[in-house]
Amino acid sequence: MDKPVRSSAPLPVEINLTAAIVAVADDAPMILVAGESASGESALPSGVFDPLAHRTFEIGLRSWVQEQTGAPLGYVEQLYTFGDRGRHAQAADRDPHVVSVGYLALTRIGAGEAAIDNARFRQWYSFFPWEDRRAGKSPLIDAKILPALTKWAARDPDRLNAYGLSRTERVRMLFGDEARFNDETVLDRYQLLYESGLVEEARRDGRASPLIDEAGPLGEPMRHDHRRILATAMGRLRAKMKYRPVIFELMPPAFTLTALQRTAEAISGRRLHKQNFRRFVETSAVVEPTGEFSNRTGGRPAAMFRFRREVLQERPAPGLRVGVRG
Amino acid sequence: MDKPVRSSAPLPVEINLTAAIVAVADDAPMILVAGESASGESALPSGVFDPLAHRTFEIGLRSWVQEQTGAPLGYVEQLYTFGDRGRHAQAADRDPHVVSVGYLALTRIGAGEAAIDNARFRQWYSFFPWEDRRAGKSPLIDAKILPALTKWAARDPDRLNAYGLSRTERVRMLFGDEARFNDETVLDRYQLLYESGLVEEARRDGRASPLIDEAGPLGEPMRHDHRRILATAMGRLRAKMKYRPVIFELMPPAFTLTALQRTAEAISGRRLHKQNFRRFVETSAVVEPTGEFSNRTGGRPAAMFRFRREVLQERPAPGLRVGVRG
DNA sequence: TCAAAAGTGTTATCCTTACACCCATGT
DNA sequence: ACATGGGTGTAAGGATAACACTTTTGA
Repeated sequence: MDKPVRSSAPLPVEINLTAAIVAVADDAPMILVAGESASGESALPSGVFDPLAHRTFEIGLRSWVQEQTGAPLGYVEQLYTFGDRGRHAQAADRDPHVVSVGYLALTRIGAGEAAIDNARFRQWYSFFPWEDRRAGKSPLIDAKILPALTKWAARDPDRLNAYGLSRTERVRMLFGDEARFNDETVLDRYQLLYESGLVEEARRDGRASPLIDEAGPLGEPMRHDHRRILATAMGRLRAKMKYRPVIFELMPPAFTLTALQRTAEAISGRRLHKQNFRRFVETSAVVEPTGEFSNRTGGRPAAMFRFRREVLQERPAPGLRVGVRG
Repeated sequence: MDKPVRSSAPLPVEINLTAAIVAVADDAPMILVAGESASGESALPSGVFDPLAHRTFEIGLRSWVQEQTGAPLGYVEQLYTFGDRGRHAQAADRDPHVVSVGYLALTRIGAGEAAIDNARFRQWYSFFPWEDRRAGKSPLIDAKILPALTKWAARDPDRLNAYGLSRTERVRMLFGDEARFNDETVLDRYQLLYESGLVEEARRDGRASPLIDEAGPLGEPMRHDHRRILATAMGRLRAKMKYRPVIFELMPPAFTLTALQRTAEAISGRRLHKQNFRRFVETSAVVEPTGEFSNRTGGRPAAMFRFRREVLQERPAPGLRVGVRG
């Protein structure tokens, strides 16, 4: 059984590495996008993996990202491998099959570095406006998304998905009331909008709903399935942040606690409770004071902190529990 | 940047799907292994992905697993894609590059079905004896693993890994005291043993340590990097079980609470606290009584329960919190 | 009647959440 | 002096962990 099922010559398969490269600037999570294409759509940086040149995916990824965009990658994590036929719909039949390995990478933007070489950083909420709930539920949800999804659900109320959930239930779980909003299910929300034909990408794949014209565009589309990869990256980062200290890959070496909180809020898309956030940070000992103070914050000078690397060996899951509303 | 970096013809890359197919029988987690090879090593079922025949990886996987082993797959989840050169070390240079997509799949074993067609189920702790702490810390750890790892750490005590941890710290975190044992870091423990040259697979790759002969074999080796894939699967399942009701994919339609607890213990490798387990199951409403009773348990007849699918739409993270020691 | 496993009641402790107030600086 | 953001103390409530005991069957 370890023998290949087909014993013929190697199939014409091409491995494509696609990276969601995230940074945070001015309380906004940013994503590196390649220069816009002729169609006007943004794309994530991506390149073909050459096994002759690079020993592993990660080495290959770091190498061409560095080469092409000049962005120095810190933390890198594999997300998911997409192998659907028709991923590059227009070329599905005559061209080699493309398999895409998605990666999440974290980096820091220095001052004024928003554009580097062929790529530039864009706010990720441009592509997912409904994911930003820092100022409460996005008006887009009540004005456009819920009416359209409600109609869509009503068209086939008894159909169940693989988990036995009806359309109505899924809509309520994913876009319903504010209290039980789960910041990690970014991909599920995007998939629901795709399945119901409400995002541009669905139109391209011949799945558009008449509702898409009523509702108007929901976030900026991206080329190929890059918005799906970005959704995966957002969800993974939101989840990971809670049990691993990855957020410090996005912070400068020294920072104020408020800056740390704003970054956590930017990523999770929710407001956090100041005192509880501070208490958590303090008791979990993930940071330590540098002894310096910043007086560029507008009010009382804020103490500067740095990440305590020692927590890695002390605590099993040193993350920022982001469970407390502001 | 969305253009391929190399514009040449498709590279000779082959996509291999490898599945860790898990079931539970008699309180033992089982893994489906393909018939042993000439070398005597077990292997996970694996096959080449044919994009012409199957639209997605998952469809391809389900199809050939069903065809070759007859095992009906329930839950299926992608784990990780391995692209290291030298994965199939003996063939690295002349043969096509192989990229392996690992999958976790859950299934049920009926009575007496331990062997099906070309494959049979083996206890996963045969390959990872140190992961079974249901009867306390495995004696293997104190007798063999810790002495060998301590020597290994002493050889280069100042070397830090990518997270800034020293060898000594990693040994203590991963194999140290019982209290802070983290059941999810199966892969980290395996990688540490691999890196220190204490598992057979390292010898194959030319990384064996002289210590491997002192310590003797640590768990059964597997072909290629299949033990790494199995370690990934075990860790993922142990983690997932806590926030998604995947365990019911391994249970018969009706079961006693003790059987459920034994299954959770088998997977997590730890003993759980009876009353708290029951209270949690009860308050979380993941199960409901069928009204039947089993009197084949040896003592007082036990009430039978079934999974309540409704929790999927009620609770955001309906899993079995497995945090309570017995 | 005894072994074996099912099943329940109660309490101490810690963590989470929420409240409101004081402090130090620049303008 | 006042606006602005930094920084803290304390109490209520709920979840968690730990305790030991009763119940019902088969042998």
